[in-house]
Amino acid sequence: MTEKERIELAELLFPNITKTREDYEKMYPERNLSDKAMVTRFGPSPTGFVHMGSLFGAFCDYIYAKQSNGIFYLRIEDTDQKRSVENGTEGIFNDLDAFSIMPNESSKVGGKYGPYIQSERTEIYQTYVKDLIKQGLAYPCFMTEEEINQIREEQEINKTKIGIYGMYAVDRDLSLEEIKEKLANKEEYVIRLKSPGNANNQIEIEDCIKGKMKFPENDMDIVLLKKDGTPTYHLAHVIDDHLMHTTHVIRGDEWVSSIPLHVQLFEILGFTRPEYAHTAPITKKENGNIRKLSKRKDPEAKVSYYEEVGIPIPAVHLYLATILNSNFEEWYLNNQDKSINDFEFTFDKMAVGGTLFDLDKLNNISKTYFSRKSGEEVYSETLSYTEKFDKEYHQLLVENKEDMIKFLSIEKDGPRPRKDIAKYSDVKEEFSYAIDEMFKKENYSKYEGDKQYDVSLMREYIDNINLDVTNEEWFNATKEFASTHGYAASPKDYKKNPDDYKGHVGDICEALRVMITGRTKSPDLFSIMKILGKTRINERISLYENYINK
RNA sequence: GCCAUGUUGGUGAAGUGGUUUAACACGCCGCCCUCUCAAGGCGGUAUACACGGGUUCGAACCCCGUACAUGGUACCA
Repeated sequence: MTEKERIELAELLFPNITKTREDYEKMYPERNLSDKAMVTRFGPSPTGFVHMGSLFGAFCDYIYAKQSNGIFYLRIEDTDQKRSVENGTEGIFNDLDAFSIMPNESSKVGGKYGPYIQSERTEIYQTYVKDLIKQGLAYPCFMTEEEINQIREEQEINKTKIGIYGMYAVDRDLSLEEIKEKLANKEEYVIRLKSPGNANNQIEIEDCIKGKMKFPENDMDIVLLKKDGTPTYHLAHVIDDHLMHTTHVIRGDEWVSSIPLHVQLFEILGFTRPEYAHTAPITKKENGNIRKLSKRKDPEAKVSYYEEVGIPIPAVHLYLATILNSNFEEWYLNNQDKSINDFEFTFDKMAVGGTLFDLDKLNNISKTYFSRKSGEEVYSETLSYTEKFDKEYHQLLVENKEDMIKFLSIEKDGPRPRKDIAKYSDVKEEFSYAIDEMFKKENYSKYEGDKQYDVSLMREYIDNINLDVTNEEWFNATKEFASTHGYAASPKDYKKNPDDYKGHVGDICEALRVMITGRTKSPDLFSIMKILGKTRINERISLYENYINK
């Protein structure tokens, strides 16, 4: 085709496109940022919520832009209407909000490089494609699905690469007349790239995370514009990231095989290419097989899962940071007073291979998170959890605020705070003895031992013990009580001569613990006793008496 | 099939040619710590660098093959 014919074809195909590339280049000038500032973007499809893996990517985008005083923007990639879900973007904003991942620019907060929704940018894509047609770098392709399938079968038999390229790209060299005829027949078409590449040539690119990678040059005539005039991801990526001046494209690993194509598109469009950073997938092991964490199969892929189960979002955030940079975890352990934002993340500390999603580790991180919170904080956070997910318990928490905070504050001060809560929902279970109303109902149902404790001995003990003393004084008094009643003052003495004693001081404590908490394990016993006071302790001893006499 | 990337103990990982008899964290087990747990301390988790060649005085680290895994091979992103 001559240049004149190509221009004619371009006008024929896109009569409504009147702007030129130059117009758009002017509309989206360079960003005025410092040299090292990174411009990153998160491009989710509006499918309702953000998958953990995508969230991980968004977190990356956000953190690197923030660290370099750059820009992080959100672009809704809704070029495939079939995938879109009604109100799908709302879910994305919500999930991002929960993790305090705030875009500097988006369809919500605006920005100079919009629209930030791809379906509103169709004209832009078509303008560039029109230009490509004029240059002979793109062409309409009228192949039907059946024809393409046939080619694939042939390629499978011949064990060659599958796709539309070289000799298989039959519509590549259609004459203007032929095209006009097909258009007149109302044949449907897509616009394909007329790839100038040769698969025998190698290209080498440097990925920020994966390092040097080698590929054969792209020679596929991939689809640029679909039948409905909408762009494919490839085209949209190249044009948007150019116009919006993205400096670092951080995206999932599933895109690495498209690198040669993208590199080629940047080249033929005359754009400078952003840096690429391909993140390793978050995976899950199932029946011995490793696969990507799946939206459909794995509940833990959804942000809402953590909210429902009661794992604090900041703990999940911390977990994401530990898989983001391998040295974050150690740093955080040694800098307890710092937050994620104080850590300098780098690409070279990012995993190259897949990362198995480890709920055990998340649990541990969550425990650490709770241990660093004060009783008041744990109380109020738990309150907002129960408000949504456990109304009944919520009411009890509200009514017993003062006590609850006291119980939640036990063994919180000092260098080694308790780590017994991993989820908000654990509070109900772990502190079942904290609220009288609950204790009366449940009381000893959870106690599984078959021992019966001496009620009158405990009554005598409570009568004689002073709760208004220090922990040490209390324990000394308890030891004294033990020895005057035939119990060893220390477990060691008892172990030496077990026949001389009825038991040891630990047995006294155990009896008391079971009677007042309904369990054999609890935080510091004396602290609990102090909060309850003698009256309530005696009530519970009576409760226990009734229980064993039943 | 083709293309690409990856493979360090139960798990996540450090490590980019000699200081590695391979860090650290999680899990599990044991011991210790003035009452139980949790936490903490100490120790353990028998042969952890996929396999086979090569380069080198020397390789987990470089090269080549094999196996396995993952991703792509769509008018999905």
